[in-house]
Amino acid sequence: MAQESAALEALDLLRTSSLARVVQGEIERVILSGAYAPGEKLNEKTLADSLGVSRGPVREAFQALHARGLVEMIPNRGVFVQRVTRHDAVAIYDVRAGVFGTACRLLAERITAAQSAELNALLAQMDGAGARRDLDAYFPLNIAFHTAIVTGTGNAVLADNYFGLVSRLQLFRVRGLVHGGGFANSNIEHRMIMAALDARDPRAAFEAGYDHVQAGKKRILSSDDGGIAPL
Amino acid sequence: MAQESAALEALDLLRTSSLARVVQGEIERVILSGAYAPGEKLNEKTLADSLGVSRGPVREAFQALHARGLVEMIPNRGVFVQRVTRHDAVAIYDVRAGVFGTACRLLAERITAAQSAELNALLAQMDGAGARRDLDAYFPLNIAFHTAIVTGTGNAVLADNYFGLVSRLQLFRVRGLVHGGGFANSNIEHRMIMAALDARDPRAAFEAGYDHVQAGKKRILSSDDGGIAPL
DNA sequence: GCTTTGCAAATTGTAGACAATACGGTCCGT
DNA sequence: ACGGACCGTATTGTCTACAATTTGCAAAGC
Repeated sequence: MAQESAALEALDLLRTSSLARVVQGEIERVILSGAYAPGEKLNEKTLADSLGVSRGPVREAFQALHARGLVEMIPNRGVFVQRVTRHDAVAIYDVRAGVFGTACRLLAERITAAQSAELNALLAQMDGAGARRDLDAYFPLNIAFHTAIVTGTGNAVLADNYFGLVSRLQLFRVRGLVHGGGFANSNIEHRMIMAALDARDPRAAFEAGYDHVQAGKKRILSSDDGGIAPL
Repeated sequence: MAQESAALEALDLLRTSSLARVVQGEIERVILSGAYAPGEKLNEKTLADSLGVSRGPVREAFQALHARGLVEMIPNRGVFVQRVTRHDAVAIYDVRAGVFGTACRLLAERITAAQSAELNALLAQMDGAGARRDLDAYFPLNIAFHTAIVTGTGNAVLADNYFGLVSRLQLFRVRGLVHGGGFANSNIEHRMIMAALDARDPRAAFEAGYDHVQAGKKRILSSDDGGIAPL
């Protein structure tokens, strides 16, 4: 399978190519990188020129980005990076909590030994990073843990849904880092999820996953003007 | 509020106008009406001509529809009405269950007396329609009940998410009607949701909403080759 | 007889041009 | 001096034209 991945990836790249799609990915990347301020206008011609393409593909990309909730479109005015207010962020977090909880629930019903081992390994690494107060190591592990759960369900619809919500939350990026305090609590919650998964207890898994995201929401919102990472 | 609705609607129409948006709505309507077979190809020029516009707006509409999961796009080949297999339908239903359950949970935390009264009125009407075996009366009431719950949360992100999933499920439209048997059970489940909402019990509300959709999934999938309505 | 190869028609992808709308500054009137 | 109308510019919305790719069919080869 690992051998195929390179060829499959190349095939996939060709299969999904078409300038508009590439342009969409690029614009999305730039937006999520935070290069544009929330509410900032995206000029069609400027973007098209900077990407070396014409306005057509850019406009098509805009439509897709709008459907994904990353930009706002106002007729005859243009498109703007979506503003995600505190209120919006709460709404997105609530949905994300439900979707992630559902992922935990579904995974609890079908988790394999290999998946359990993978998740437990991530937990151990996070414990290590947490003990060292190594934020830079913790973040990717945290994301990997969530990703492994969501993709582990084998439900592509759920995964797309979840990642879309996460993307939108990245627009609620604000000055100020998450307080180190959330660290320990976050991993305690991870272990609660893990326990429910290993126990194959769907209801407990949902509750643990739901509560974990809700706790993350509170951690972000409780910091003065929002935080940067959804622990 | 009812007085404003006309004016707001007109404003909204102007605000969201722009040919591409109208075209998108029209194509979406046609697709969901079942005029095209699953997997059928949508020809750009044909559609553009039939709508009296050029290919540009049609292509933009395609991108938006693709992001919503209603069509499949293959580079240099064209766009096709999304095929929703039995397997896909299961995946969508599982996510919908989680989202709807979350809506119930959120609503349980903040339901007002007026909302409760509205939902109870719908339940009573559904009882009546069920007793009369009046499917044509039951369906819209059933949809209204679900819609009232989802929009009642006041969470627009959740509502969009939910309706998007419902739209995609409409592509899993197949020959064969739902057996009348599901009728009574469906409304029993509705009353379980209602009880949890009125009790302001978030966890019970989630379970009731989640189980209701899962039961609907089973009702559809258990019929020979799928059904038509998510009771 | 079946597969394969090459050409022609159709369709998609992209670019460029034109029309319509919105924005910014200036001029005029009060 | 301040507010409002007018006009030039910039930007968006749409259409048309051209290039690239695919598809269907026919003819040649095995």
